[in-house]
Amino acid sequence: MSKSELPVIGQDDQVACCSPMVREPLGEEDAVDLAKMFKALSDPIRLRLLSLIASYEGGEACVCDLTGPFDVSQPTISHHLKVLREAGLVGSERRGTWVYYWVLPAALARLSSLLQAPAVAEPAGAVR
Amino acid sequence: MSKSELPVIGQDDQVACCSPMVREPLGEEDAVDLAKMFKALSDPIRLRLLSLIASYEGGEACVCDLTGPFDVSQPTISHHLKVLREAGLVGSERRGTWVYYWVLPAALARLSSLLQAPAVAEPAGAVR
DNA sequence: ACGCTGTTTCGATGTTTATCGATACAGCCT
DNA sequence: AGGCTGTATCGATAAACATCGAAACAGCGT
Repeated sequence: MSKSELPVIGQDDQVACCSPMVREPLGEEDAVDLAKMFKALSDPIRLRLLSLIASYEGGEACVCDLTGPFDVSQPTISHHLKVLREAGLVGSERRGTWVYYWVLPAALARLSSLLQAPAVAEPAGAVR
Repeated sequence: MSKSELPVIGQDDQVACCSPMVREPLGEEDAVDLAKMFKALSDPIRLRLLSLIASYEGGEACVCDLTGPFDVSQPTISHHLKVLREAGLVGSERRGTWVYYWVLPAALARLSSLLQAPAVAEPAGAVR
């Protein structure tokens, strides 16, 4: 199956695209788009998967590394990885026998900046 | 006695409590806890509610301000506000006839710092 | 006390989600 | 080719969720 045909949202690489949502009301479409990403993060297993992938050496992990730490079946892990991928939070690629996943930092950065609270002071030197 | 001044902690980078999840694997309980907050953010209406509340003058809004902009019934808005409150993302207080809601910045800051990605695009020769 | 307005709770309903076992697909061996 | 391992999809099921109208609750007027 071709992995390139999957609907992927939030791929834009404009990291600093989103000012904090606390500054001005979120548009309706933006909200729908962002909610999909947060929904992908709304499961403990998916959160741990994401964290585990990012923490792996090289920033990527194969599925075989990811099924062990959890008490759910392999199809369930595969399902969660698919959710993360379709939300645009991770990328994946088959390399021979194994399929590797890695985190897409721009997506995380987008959400992170969106959630930045009304600041006491200007965060000087936001990571770019 | 009014809680008009909210405690604002560690807005800019590196909040003491949570290092980015991409650094080290998330613990199981942390993941469960965080997933609840992200689940509260996983609905477009709740995202817009949160943004709307924070954007209001004084950083708070009464329910009567929040029902208009949406196409759902008032009980539904009330339900969503309850979800946000139980997730620890907003606070609320009845003042006479009206009930006011405000954002809890520390909660947003926690999520924001958690999602902070490592350097987005690595400069040439970065460790990889 | 009474009615009026703002807000929450309750019950019901249709949809989405997490999970599993079984099965299909993909690439490596011998 | 045939068998083996790793990964994804399928079909089913139970739990969780969003939404509504109706009803209950809370203050404020008169």
